Amino acid sequence: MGKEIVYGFAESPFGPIVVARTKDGVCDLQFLGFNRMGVIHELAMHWGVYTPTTQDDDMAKRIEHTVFEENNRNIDLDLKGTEFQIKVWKELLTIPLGKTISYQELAGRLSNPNAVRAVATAVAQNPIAVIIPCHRIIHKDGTLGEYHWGSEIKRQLLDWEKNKLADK
DNA sequence: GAGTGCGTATAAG
DNA sequence: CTTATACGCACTC
Repeated sequence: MGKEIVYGFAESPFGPIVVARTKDGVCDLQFLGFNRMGVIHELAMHWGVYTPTTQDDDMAKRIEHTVFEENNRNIDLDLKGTEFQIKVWKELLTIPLGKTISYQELAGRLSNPNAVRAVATAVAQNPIAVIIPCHRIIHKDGTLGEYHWGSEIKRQLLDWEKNKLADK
């Protein structure tokens, strides 16, 4: 029996999202494509088929507001993955707003400069968009590279963060 | 053990 | 610009 999961839908400045959390923190934040229920299904699979899930859109809206309106990313998280994945995701949390680094640089910070593709794969599996800023990892030559939820959203997120910096 | 992937470098069309 | 080859390593099947 897995932990109880509460999920909900909300509207972000970049389109609809799903947010999920356990008692320990946010465990999922994804931009939604066509398949809302597919995302929920994968969520349940990842956390255990016997995981009870309940829907709470108000919870999702509160978190959406904290992240996208208040620009506060200091939120408790509940990560589930391999040691390597969690190591990568936590390293992403140390990249400040408005900064980008290359996949290679990230691999180097994890003392694994040759594991570029492995790192990129782990980045690609980030379950918590925006809060864990996987969008700040770009190609070494400056091009943006791929993004799980579409390279267009990646570009918009980076623009948005750049403007946040310029604001203050 | 074989196949895969949000990369990177180089060579070639 | 695009394809092709090679390198490297965590992960999946």
